[in-house]
Amino acid sequence: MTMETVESQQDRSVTHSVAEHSSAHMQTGQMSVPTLAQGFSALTTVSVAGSGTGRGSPAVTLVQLPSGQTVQVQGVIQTPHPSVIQSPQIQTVQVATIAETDDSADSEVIDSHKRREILSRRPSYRKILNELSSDVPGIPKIEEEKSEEEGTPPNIATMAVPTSIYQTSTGQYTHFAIAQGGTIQISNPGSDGVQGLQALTMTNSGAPPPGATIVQYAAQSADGTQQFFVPGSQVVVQVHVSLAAKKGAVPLAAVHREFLDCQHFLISDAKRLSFCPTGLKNALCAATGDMPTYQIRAPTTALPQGVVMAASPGSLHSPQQLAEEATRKRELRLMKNREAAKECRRRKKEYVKCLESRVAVLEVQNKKLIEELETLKDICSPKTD
DNA sequence: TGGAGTAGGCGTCAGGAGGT
DNA sequence: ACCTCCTGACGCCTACTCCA
Repeated sequence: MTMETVESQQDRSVTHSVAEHSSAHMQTGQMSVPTLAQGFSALTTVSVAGSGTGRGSPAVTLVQLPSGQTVQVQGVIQTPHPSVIQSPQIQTVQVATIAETDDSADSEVIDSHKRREILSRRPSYRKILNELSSDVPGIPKIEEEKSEEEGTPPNIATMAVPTSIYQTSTGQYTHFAIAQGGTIQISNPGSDGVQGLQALTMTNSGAPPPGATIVQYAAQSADGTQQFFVPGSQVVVQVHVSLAAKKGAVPLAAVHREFLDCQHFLISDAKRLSFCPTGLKNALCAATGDMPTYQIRAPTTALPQGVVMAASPGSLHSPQQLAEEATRKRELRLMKNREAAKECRRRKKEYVKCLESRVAVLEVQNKKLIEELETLKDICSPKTD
């Protein structure tokens, strides 16, 4: 018995779609995604008319055989499986990819800029995958970012871990953890974990005056209380520092500088951290819980203990201050973008994995359908012996 | 063993999408 | 209009493999 090709609108669309989608992600030349095209390559013509309209068509399909007979086919797939490519946004990409993968001269015409424009309109991987997930129960959703409110425990006692790692201006990495009772532990992991450990006991100073920008440190092992004014802050923070002065410990002044810088970061990124006016603890908890790695830079100007930084964004006058603020903003943006890029790559990998598993499933279904068709043809074709 | 090729990850930039 | 997020593109780096 000779093999015949099935030309099904549905199947062809699936075949193309998967292939195109694969090629769309093959642009980096790193992924090898099999296509369904292979599954149909050895077949010839049988008209198949879905009794529905393609998408969401019923499982029963009318198959017209070359002999003119029409048979009803009960598909193996009982429920319509949405293709990964059904999203209209993705189809936009597919069109572009068709032109790109075709050998026609048109593919040469599409310049990189245009292609980039088209590709850049793709929705986020999270969106695509979540659309998939809502249709196909087997596909796990990419977790949405926790809302800051959710991720912020109301009580400091619950936020002993995890530890955040900050990079100091000298390249050292510093663990920054909030322990029970509001103790902030700063330690240098480069050492044995004991050296350099410092504890900062933080207390909430209550309702701050509107627009207040005071960060106060009380160093138990140092003389007196230090006050720092942090630009843009909306909270008043009192931090009591009990320095576990051990060999190799970070100098207290350095801790102050870095911690102050951390505060500034938290404050300047208030939206992400949901920095609440009276809840620095919560904000810090959000920071230590959500944010993996951040770079802390020592202030460009020396910050002697006890000095008062009375600066706010609105009162930056000197070009140097403006430049520093611009530099700080830029570094913050780069830092965020760095994290975003990491996250994006992670999602992309997850998305590609999802596509690959989808292809595997579709290949199995394709195989079953072909077998089913063969069986039906055997049944319908007149016996020649 | 050293150079070439390849794969994968990272940081950055640019620009679109979407929210305010 | 402005801001933030997301992601493609690009360049760079590192690890690994292959081959002369």
